[in-house]
Amino acid sequence: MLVAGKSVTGLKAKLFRGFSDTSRLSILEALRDGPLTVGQIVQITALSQSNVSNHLSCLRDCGLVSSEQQGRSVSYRLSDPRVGELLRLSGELLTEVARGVYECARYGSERSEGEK
Amino acid sequence: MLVAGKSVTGLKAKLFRGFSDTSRLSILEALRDGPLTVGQIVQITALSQSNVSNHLSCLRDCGLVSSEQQGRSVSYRLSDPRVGELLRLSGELLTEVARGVYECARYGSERSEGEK
DNA sequence: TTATTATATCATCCCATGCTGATGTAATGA
DNA sequence: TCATTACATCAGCATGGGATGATATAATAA
Repeated sequence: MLVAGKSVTGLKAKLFRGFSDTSRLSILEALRDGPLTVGQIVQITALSQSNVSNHLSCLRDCGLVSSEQQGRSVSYRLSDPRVGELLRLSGELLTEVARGVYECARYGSERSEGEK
Repeated sequence: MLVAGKSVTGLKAKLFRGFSDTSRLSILEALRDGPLTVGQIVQITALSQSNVSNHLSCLRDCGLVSSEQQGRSVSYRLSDPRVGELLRLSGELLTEVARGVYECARYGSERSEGEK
């Protein structure tokens, strides 16, 4: 099945790719508790400013978060409650398959510095 | 928070990475309707045999699918109903944010040949 | 206006990982 | 046993995309 020349499967894979990076996931998890400015996200995740900003623009473009200017700052929030739902559900699943994921060698090292 | 030296966020990112590739996602979607042999998956997805086999071993190692020998064939199935839940929920979310995902330039081209 | 704060963008590097083709191995049939 | 079918594994290649540092832009303060 195609949508505007892109397969639905391809779009869904893209959607999941938003969640599949440690840095982006840290950002999304941080936003579960409510909106945050870029500066707050930088503090919480301990990622560099440009890195956070790049990931945020990615997440915004993909529709997972939305942004709003507030004074000099820009506030980000999850764009849909189902984003939080996916995070929660994956957390549940993780408790079942954690050992497998841990032992899975195909996907290797952590490149993020957010949570060592 | 760490588990055996790995961050929970890192494990969760790994889990999502299982869903974040077009080929693996095609395989998982195919398995939603019930168990399939490797050969059947090759037919349905139109991926190469070695490619399917590699992705399946990845998905099995990560705990997303389980396998069972049946004669000369090996039957694969989703290991947990929540895997299907994640697929369903992401499908819902996709209908909301499809345009954004489509326009998101950061994640580019389709490399998979499974569904052109 | 000029300075400062807050965020965005861009070029560049480089490594993880997906794909292919060849080969290995297990299960059944002749 | 030998052949065939079904699947797994491995080496090698190519590239998507994540990190960094420098620079640009927007918003407020002085």
